[in-house]
Order: sequence, then C-alpha cells, then structure tokens
Amino acid sequence: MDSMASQTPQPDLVDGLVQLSFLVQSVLAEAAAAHTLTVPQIRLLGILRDREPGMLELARHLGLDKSSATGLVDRAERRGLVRRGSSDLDGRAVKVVTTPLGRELTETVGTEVITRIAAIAGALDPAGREHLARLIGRILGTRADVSNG
Amino acid sequence: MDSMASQTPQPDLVDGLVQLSFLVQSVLAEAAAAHTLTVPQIRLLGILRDREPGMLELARHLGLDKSSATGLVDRAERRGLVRRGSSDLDGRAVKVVTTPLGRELTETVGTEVITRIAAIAGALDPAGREHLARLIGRILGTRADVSNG
DNA sequence: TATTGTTATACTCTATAACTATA
DNA sequence: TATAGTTATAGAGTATAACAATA
Repeated sequence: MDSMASQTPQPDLVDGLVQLSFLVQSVLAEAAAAHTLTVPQIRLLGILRDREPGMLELARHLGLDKSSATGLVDRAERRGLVRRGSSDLDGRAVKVVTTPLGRELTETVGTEVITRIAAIAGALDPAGREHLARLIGRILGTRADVSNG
Repeated sequence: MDSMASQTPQPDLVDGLVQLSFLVQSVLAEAAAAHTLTVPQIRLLGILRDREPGMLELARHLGLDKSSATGLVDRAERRGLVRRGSSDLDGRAVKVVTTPLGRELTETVGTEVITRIAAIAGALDPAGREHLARLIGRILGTRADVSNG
C-alpha cells in the first residue's frame, strides 16, 4: 500500500472526493424522496428546464441508453410530470416536455436541493466556499468536453 | 431565479458540488464495471477491508435497510466475493467476510479507483489539490457524526 | 419481549437485443 | 438502409412488511 503512495500524491484527496460524492448524492436522494421522486427523475426535470429534447438527445444528456430514457420518461409521464409531444419535422421523433405539475416540482425540489447542498458547504467560511467553487470549476471546466454533449 | 441568488451566496458552488458528485460517481461506476462490479458492491468490499460486520452493522455503514444489505451480500456471495460466517457470541448474528477472490478484487479495483479519481484531480496543480483536500476534509469532518457510525 | 437476519413483494433503474415506423 | 423510438427481458438495487430464530 505504501507503494501506491508514490503514485498518488494525495490519497486524502481521492478519498475525500469519493466520500463527498456519496454525501452529495445522499442529500440529493433525500431532497428527491421528500417529494416522492428519485435522483434520475430530478435530473430529468432539470434537463427539461431549458430544453425539449428528443429521446436520443435526452439519453445522451443523461448518459443512458435510449431504452433507459424511454423507461424514465414512461414513469415520469405516469406521474404526470412530463409529456411526449411530437416533433414537427420528424415523424419518428418525440419531444419530451414538462407539464405544469412537472415545472412546479422542478422549482420546489430545485430550491430544496440548493438549500441542502448549500448547508453542506456551510461548513466552510465564505472565503473557503469561494475557493472551493473555483477549484471545482477548474476540474469541471477541464472536463466540459466529456460531460457535455 | 434571481431572487434565489440572495438566498444562495454561491449558486456556482452548489451546482459544482452536484456536477462533481455525478462525475465522481460515474468514474466509480466505470471502474467497478471494468471488473463486472457495481458501485454498491465496491462499497461493500471497501467496508469489509477492515471489518467483519454483522448484517445490521453493515447496513448501517452503507446507509441501507437490513434487507437491502441481505440482498447485496447474497449477490456478492453468489459471485464468490464474500462469505457469511457465524458469530461466536450470538447465534442469530452473522459475520460478513471477504473471500480470497474478494480481497484480490478489492485491491485491483481499489487501485483503479485511485488512479481514475486522481486523474480528475489532475486538472489542478499540486497547490490546488492540497487546498481542495483541506476544504473537503473540513466539510466531511463537520459531518463525521452523520456519515460514520 | 427484543433483536438479528431472511423472505416475500413491489418498485425504480439500467442495459441488450429485437422490433416498428419513419426517413 | 439508416434513424428514432419502443418493447421484451433480465438483472441490480432498494424499501416495507411479515416472518423465523435466538437472546
């Protein structure tokens, strides 16, 4: 194990990143569950906040297979959160859009997520939070090509 | 939306924490999948690296219901990664332990996780990584009571 | 009675493969 | 033929409720 230390300049950082990701995910799951939703469902709603994607585009944004997107939309539709509209141009394509109920939940859950995640960051003083935001931004910026479509 | 800005000193930070958690989780999932495992399975193996917990203790560490832990152990046992031993003191209790195969996989996947997560942090210079580790440590330290048993 | 663990059941989530309908 | 989407199927993961065995 000591031999790995030389390969890994910061074992604390690796461990911290992993633990932090579980913490954030569990907070997300709680916020979602508070409204009888799941993390994939709130991701779906989040994407639909500023898009009306087709099924393939949606799957790409979520990093899922198209059939998984179909299922996700099926369940969300059953709950009245989203709706399948037809594309004007392509007879095969579909346009996934939020319903009024879906939009309302998006706002409610969104606010709750912000509150709960901000509470995590509340362990830091303002300067620390600002620095953390910058460091994370740098990490995510480097990967913009990978995580975005 | 602008009205939420006053409630949230750092919308960038909240967003960043969420995105970063998805990035880390997807990297974990990839590392796990590379060995036909899942994230819960590698969490299980990670816990068993320095413990031989009973089912309840295991469930508590994972933040799961005891029946979920039963299922997780069932599947891991079917793959030969873990084994149910009997407790010496309590006839009801069980002692979950890794098999040699499980220990081997724990090391292999562990190394791969370290490599891949370190690559994420590689977007930062050494000083940035050190600072990030300290900031994350402060966040996690504040929550030690919550996330640990 | 209380505790440890399992089982039965029911979801959600996900992928692969095969299919339908349009382009 | 190629593309958009669905369906069939299978499996992991999770929870709740009911149960068995031991304390």
